[in-house]
Amino acid sequence: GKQVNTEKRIGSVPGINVGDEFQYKTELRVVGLHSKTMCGIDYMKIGEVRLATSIVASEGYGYNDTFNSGVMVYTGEGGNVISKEKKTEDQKLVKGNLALANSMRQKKEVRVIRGEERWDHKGKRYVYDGLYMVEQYWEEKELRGKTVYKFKLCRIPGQPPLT
Amino acid sequence: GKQVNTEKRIGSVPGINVGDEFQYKTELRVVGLHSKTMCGIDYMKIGEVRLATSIVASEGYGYNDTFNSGVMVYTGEGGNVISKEKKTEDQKLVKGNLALANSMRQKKEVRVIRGEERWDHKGKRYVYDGLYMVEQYWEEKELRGKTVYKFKLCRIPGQPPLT
DNA sequence: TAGACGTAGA
DNA sequence: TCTACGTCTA
Repeated sequence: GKQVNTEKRIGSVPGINVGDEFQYKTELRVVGLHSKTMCGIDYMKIGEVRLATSIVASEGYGYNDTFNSGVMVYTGEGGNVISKEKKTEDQKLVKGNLALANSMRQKKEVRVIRGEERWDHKGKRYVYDGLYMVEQYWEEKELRGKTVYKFKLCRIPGQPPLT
Repeated sequence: GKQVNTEKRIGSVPGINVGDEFQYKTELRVVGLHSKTMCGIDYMKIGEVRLATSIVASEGYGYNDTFNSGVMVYTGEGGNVISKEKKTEDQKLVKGNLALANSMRQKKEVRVIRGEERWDHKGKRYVYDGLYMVEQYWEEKELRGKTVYKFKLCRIPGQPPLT
């Protein structure tokens, strides 16, 4: 469709460095970091298996993701977790959640982008945080007993530190 | 907030020419053509009166706008006209609708951007169509008897033709 | 056709 | 907090 510079891929994107900053989710798509405009988990199909390519962890949506010295715990998608109007449901191990699980099993790296709220609370800035490995995932009961998936990702050593 | 190149203004935007094309609604904001990411009518407050700065007429939302040789009829905003979930209501002469009415009274020009669906139906392209004058507006009863505002805008002569 | 970690402004 | 002519993928 649109003029996208790069093909969807797993791993680093040529020309994109750790710490690179973007203003809009759509910019992430144009440069090849993350092709989903509203979803947090992007993935591709290789053969018959879906593998994650990138995740965007955005502040301000109540996902309760955690970040500590290269270790992040990322909440899965689905179940209307952040919807204000729809009923919360169990998350399922499909689509992006399944892709992250597959990336763990096949030991494939995942690009991580952090969407930080601006100081003036006007919009976000998206920063490329580098490559992570999915080390573990599990189910949690939250939000009135509904199932939520959690994914533990660890930053691959040897990458430039974030300033 | 974000790095926007230009101040909000009425009339032409320096450096932007008729026929210039953009890929995303957010690009319109960055170059100073239209600052609303989802709304069709943008406006500014001069003293105590709101005046329209620009409108975006996008295909594919069922607004039934018309375009004929420099004359367009643009549908007002509000009333959940294009919502799939919410009930239709009467549109009111407030916000963008009021701004367009004020622009008519004060004979202020309005920038027009056309959002055209792409050939492959993947996204839109936004084309700057030039300056128009609001010549007339009226109410119509549509959608189960609900009030909708219609604005007749005429393209100011002497501008480059659209190719 | 609907879902999804979107954006800005009132 | 809510509305609003968003935007992509499945």
